[in-house]
Amino acid sequence: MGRPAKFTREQLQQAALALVDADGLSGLTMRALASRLETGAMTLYNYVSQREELEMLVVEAVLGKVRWETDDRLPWHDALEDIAIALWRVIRDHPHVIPLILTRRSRSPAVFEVTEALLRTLAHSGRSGARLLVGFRAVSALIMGAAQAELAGPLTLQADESPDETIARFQALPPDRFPHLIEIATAATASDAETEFRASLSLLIDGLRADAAPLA
Amino acid sequence: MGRPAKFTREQLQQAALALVDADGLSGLTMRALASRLETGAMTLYNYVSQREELEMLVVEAVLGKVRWETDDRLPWHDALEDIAIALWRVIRDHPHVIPLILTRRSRSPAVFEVTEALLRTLAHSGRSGARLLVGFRAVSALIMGAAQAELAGPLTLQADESPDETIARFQALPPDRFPHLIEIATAATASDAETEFRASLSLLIDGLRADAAPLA
DNA sequence: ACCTGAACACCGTTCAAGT
DNA sequence: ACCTGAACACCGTTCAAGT
Repeated sequence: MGRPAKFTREQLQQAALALVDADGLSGLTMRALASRLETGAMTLYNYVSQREELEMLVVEAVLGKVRWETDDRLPWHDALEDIAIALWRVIRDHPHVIPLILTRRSRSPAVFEVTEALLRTLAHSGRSGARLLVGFRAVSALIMGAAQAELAGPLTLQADESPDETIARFQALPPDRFPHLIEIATAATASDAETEFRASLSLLIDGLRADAAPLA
Repeated sequence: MGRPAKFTREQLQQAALALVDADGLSGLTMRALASRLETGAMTLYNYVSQREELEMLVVEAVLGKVRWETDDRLPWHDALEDIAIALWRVIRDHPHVIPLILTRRSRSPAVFEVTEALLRTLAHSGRSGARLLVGFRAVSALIMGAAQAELAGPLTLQADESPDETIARFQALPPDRFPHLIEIATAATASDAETEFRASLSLLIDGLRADAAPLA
């Protein structure tokens, strides 16, 4: 038998998330994580086979934080809204991780469990099979797409820019060619991301309700 | 006056997109692009200031391919559907670029124009201001989220995996804990991405129609 | 079994020198 | 103005040797 392990995978996971939250995604290097754990870079390869595996761990650490109610007395659409907003909030709490959440596949039990909870709730609308699949596609696309907009949408303010500068940038566009773009850029300054997400989600849920089986 | 430029920004843009389409995202390095253009790596810095600018060019090259009808006799919801599907198809035609589309901001005139077209169509539903903003948020999130699912969703098949293996992987899950996950994984094999996207989009559009002003 | 330093094969980018 | 090689400061990862 060998010597006892110096770390656990969970320790790497937590340290990696802390590193990304603090220093951004570019701060997550094998060497930086190793030095945070006060060891050599090569030691990490006893726990993960590649840097990409580290990135999966970070994604799973974030998505694993989602908590939701499981109150079956709630109407399905209210329960669905709760899970979707819980997911969105957790993602938004870790803005530096968003690129990884969007691009890395995650397959941890925790992620499967939120997914199943969301599906279960959606199934209470009377959906199954292909219709359940489509409902799931729509809801999860809306959540992920909202996270994407947070990161790199047209209305997102740049790193080097104040909100006033963002709106000024849009108002500098030719108003005859981009009237609606200017209009929503203005509207965006009087709004906030969660309000907008909730309202978008409501639109989709209205569509889901209209198409639900009679039992809903 | 100096010597004439050896390339144009457009040439870099096209070469970069071709490189990514052919070799994947990891194939896009300053050195690889330079060698494709038969020049030294440093020459590229006469056209872009950073590698990231190259990535923006690639995103804009893809999104600039979107073409849409501008037939004002179409009902707004049909026109909206056309633009959304055109966008989705263009993104899907360049799967290797999806991570960049999700994570890089694009501000080219071409991207502004699709956005304005989408907004204009949505405005025909009677929306303006904050309601127009929310409608836009919802539609673009759905498109971007669908692209994300294509890249790294739970049902996406891995690089090293056949469709049969994907479904087998889900069917190996404990059926008492993940019944709905298993159900949609099965449904997904009998479906295809465009059908699912169109159906998700219809759900959202139904929600938008229900909430539209009377003039729609 | 797990740990780890040295070394290798890459990167993006700065610098300085060219025309 | 634009071009470009050399060099620098990073990376992730292989290898080989340790306990």
